[in-house]
Amino acid sequence: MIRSMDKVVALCKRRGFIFQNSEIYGGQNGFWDYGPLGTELKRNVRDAWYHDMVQAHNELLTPAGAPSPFQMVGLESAIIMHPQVWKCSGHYDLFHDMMVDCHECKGRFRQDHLPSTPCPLKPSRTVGQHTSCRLTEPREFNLMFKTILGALGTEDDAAFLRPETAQGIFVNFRNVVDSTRVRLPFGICQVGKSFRNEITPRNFTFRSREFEQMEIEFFCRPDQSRDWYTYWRDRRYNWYLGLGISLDRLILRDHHADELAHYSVGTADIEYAFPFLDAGQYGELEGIAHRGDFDLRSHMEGKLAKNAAGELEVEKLPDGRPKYRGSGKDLSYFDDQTRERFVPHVIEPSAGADRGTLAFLCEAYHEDQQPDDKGELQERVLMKFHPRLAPVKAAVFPLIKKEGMPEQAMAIYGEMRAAGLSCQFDQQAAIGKRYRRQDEIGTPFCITVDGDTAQDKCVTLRDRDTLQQERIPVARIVDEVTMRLKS
RNA sequence: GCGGCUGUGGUGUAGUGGUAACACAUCAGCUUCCCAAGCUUAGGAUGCGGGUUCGAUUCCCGCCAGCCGCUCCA
Repeated sequence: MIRSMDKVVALCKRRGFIFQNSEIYGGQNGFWDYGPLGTELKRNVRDAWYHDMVQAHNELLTPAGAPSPFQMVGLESAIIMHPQVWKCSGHYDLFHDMMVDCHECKGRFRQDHLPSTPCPLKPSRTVGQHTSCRLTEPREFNLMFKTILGALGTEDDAAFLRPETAQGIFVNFRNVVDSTRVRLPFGICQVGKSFRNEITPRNFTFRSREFEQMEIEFFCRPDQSRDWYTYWRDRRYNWYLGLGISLDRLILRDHHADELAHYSVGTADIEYAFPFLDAGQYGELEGIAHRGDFDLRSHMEGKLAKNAAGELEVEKLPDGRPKYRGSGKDLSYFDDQTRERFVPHVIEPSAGADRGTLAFLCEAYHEDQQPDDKGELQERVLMKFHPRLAPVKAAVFPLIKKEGMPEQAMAIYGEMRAAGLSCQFDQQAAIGKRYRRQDEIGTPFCITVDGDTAQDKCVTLRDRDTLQQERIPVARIVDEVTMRLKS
C-alpha cells in the first residue's frame, strides 16, 4: 500500500482537515489551520485524552500496573505568565542565547562558547581566530516568542508566550493542593497552546511554531517515582495503540543516559513512523520524563543547576547571589499518614496534540480496490479512523431522491444530531458515490433509507471497512450506532 | 539561518513570449432501489511584487511558500 505523505497532505487540503495558515497571503511558515473536519478530529483527540486521563479515571480503584490508586484533576493556566517563571524553569537561558554565524564555514555558534569552540575548518584554532573566518555580529536567538504587556509597554514590560504548558501546572501546584483535597499521588492535566520559534518548521504540522500540548504532571513520593514512571510510560504507549495506531509503526524508546535533560532521571519517547521519515526512523509523539523535584524546587529556591558533585543546587552569580530568585513559597507536601514533609517528585507525560492528530491521519490513510456497480474493481481512498476519533460518525442517505425517502432520511438525520452524533445528510448523486465520499473522510457508518423502509421500518447500516450491510429497525438506529461507536 | 529543487482551478496534471487544456472533485437539473454509472448545465487557476518586452504564466531579479540536504529540535 502506498502511504506517501503527499497524498495525506493533499487529502487534508481537499477535504478540509488542515490548511496552510494565511494561505491567501502566501502562507506563514510554521503555522497551520484546521478546517471543519480537522477541527472535529483534533477535538476528538483532545477529548479522548482528557476523558481517558481525567474524566473516566476512578481514584477509588488501582488500575492495572499502577502502584496504588491516584487522583487526576484538570487545570487551564494562561499562556502568558510572570517572566520569572521562565527564568527559574531554565527556559530563559536555554531559549535566549547570543549566537554568531560564520559565512565561511556556515557554522552557528554560541557567543559565550566561542573561546572554547574549535573552528570546523581549522580545528587547531577556535572559531573566529582563523583569518578566513567571517563571523556575523552576535545576534539574539529567541526561541521563546516575546511580547509586550500593556498598551504603552516598553522592552521593560517584555513577557513570553509559554513554550510549554507544564510550568502553568507547577506554579499552581500549591493552589491545587490547597483547594481540591487531592492527596499524593495525583496528576494535574492541561491541554493548551504553546509557542516556540523553531529554527526549521517542517514536515507539515509536525514541527510548528504554534502547537498544542496535552500534559500531565504527576506528583508522587520520591521513593515511588520510578514505579510511577514505568506505569505512565506503558500506559501512555498503550493509549495510542487503543486508538488504532498500529504496533509496527509505534515504538517506545528509552533515552540513553547522555540524552537526558540535566534534571531527568529517566525519559522515554513514544515515537511514530511518519511517512515523511525514512524507513526505520520515528518522530516523537510524546515524551514521558522523570523530572525528579527539579521544577518544584526551582520555583521555591531559584533556578537550579548541577554542581561539581552532580547535585542540584541554586545557580549562583559570581557575587554569590542566586542567578534567578525563586518564589520563596513553600511547595513541599506534608503527608499526614507518615508525618513526613518532602518535595514531591514528578513524572511528566507530555503529548503533542497536533502530532498525535497527524499520526492518526497518517495511520488512517488507506487505498484499496472495491467493485463498482458493474463488478469492476475501482480505486478507493478511505480514512480508517478509530470510531472515537472519526470527525463524522455517521451519514444518512435516501437511496433515491423520491418516493418519500428523503423525508424519512431527514427524520433519522434529525434524531442522530439531536442525540449529539456528528453526522451528515446527503442525497446528492448515486448511492455508491455517496458511500465513497464518506469513506474518504473516514465516516464509520452510513445509514440508507430504501424502498422497503416505509413498510418494514428498517434501514441499512453500512460499515466503512467491511462494506457489510445490515438491516436495523429505524427505532433502534441511534442506539445501534452509539453502541457500535463504543466497541 | 545556509545550499539545491519546485510553485498552473479545490486536487492531480498538460502547455505556450501573443492571457491557458485535461481528468477528478464541487454546484444545479434529469435519471438512478445499494457501492465513484449516464446525460445536460454552472463556477473556478498561472504564489506575490518588480524588471526586460509592443506583449510575460513562460525570460531575469526580489520576496513568500513547499520539498530535499545541512543546522536546530532545550
